[in-house]
Amino acid sequence: MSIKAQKGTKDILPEEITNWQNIEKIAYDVFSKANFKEIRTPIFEDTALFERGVGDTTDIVNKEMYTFTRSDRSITLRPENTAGVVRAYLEHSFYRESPPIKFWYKGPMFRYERPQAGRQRQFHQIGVEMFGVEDASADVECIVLATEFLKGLGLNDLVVEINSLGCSVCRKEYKEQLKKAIAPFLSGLCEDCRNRYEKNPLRILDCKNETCNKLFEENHLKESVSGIKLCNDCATHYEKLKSYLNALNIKYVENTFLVRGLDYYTRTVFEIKSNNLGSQNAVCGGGRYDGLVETLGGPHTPAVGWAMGVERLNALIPKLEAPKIDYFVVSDNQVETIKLVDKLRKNGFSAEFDYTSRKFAKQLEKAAKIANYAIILGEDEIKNNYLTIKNLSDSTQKKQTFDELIIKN
RNA sequence: GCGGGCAUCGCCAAGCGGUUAAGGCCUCGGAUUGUGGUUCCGAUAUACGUGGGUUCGAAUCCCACUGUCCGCCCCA
Repeated sequence: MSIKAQKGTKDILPEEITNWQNIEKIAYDVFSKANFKEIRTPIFEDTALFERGVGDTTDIVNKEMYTFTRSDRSITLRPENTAGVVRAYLEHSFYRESPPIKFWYKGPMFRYERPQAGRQRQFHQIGVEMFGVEDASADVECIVLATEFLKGLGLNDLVVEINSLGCSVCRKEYKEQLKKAIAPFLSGLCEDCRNRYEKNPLRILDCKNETCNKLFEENHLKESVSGIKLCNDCATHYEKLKSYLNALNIKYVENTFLVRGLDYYTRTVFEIKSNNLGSQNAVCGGGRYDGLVETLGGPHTPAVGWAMGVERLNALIPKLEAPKIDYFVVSDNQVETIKLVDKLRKNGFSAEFDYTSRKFAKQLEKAAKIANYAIILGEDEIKNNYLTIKNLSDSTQKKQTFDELIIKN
């Protein structure tokens, strides 16, 4: 074997597929109840979609995209799916329909990064996007969807963190105040933070550098930042969000340091974290992006959404056993065997047999591993037209005709 | 882009300069010629990541490369 899976990519093998199917089924169930519809968009898009949509100051666009050229077109493997869903929303004129428009999606995403725990170059996300609702009830709907989904997966002890970044109107103000608050000790911050100071000061709040964090604490940055005022509309929106969350008994932590890395977020941002994932601990990230639809050429349309990393979710979920098949036919008569297996399958059962007619002991051994019942079809059974059904978990046996078998089950 | 760990059969894994390179699991066969999950035998004729170097001799030491894992960064 000389050709191997590419760095940062993984085969999802049959032994682990049960977990994936389970996650996808629960997603479908939870999202359907809230009337979210699944949408599937292409895996590659015009590079410009991500440059304009995700933002050309982001790391994702600057250094992590798989971009190539075909027939003079610059194509990029999607690094996330919000931009693609917005593109589809516009392309199919969903803005002409009565809001809200609610989508969910699942699928692979691609980012050129150094792989490590919880980070691959091809990874999978499940996400939701909701268009057309300005009220914080939409934000809460999305957050509830996330917590319900996680609950469905048996994950109850995750922490929801929220923050508001303000709208485009008050964001400038916010940035200026933030810069003022940071200015006195700017020289003590790390190189990245000093670069961010002009380009994107919001991200300084998100810095994980120890010395930076110490400086933040010593200078009480957290207090001074949380004192920065959002404009009236944004403040009201944020208060509403919190009151809705309280009304639904959703526990959350306000984190004024929470800033998402993508440029399109406005007002609400949130993250759901786990303590059991190493350093890539965010399981879910999302927020409101009221300006994105317009940025991509559509009418002003408020929107909210989030995405979860399926591999990260899966790392928190115990491994599920693949379900066993119903019947394994044990016989030394291949013609009768394939006829019986065919009949079983046509009646809705899963059935398998031994393709080599080995001795019964070996066939049974195989049967016990993969099936709930063995059907023994030997000379006597064939001559007298009955089947011996063996329950492989308790070793009980009984004789039945085929008709009795399919009726009883 | 920057750091650190690790690379022995399909999987796990001993070995630490001289071995026919242990063992376990899985798979296959037999004990048990129509009955498994326990036990006991046996088999599996291309395993020391790749390329250099040191040495009489290297899976074992050195260098480079590649891969992988972990951390920084970023993000889901």
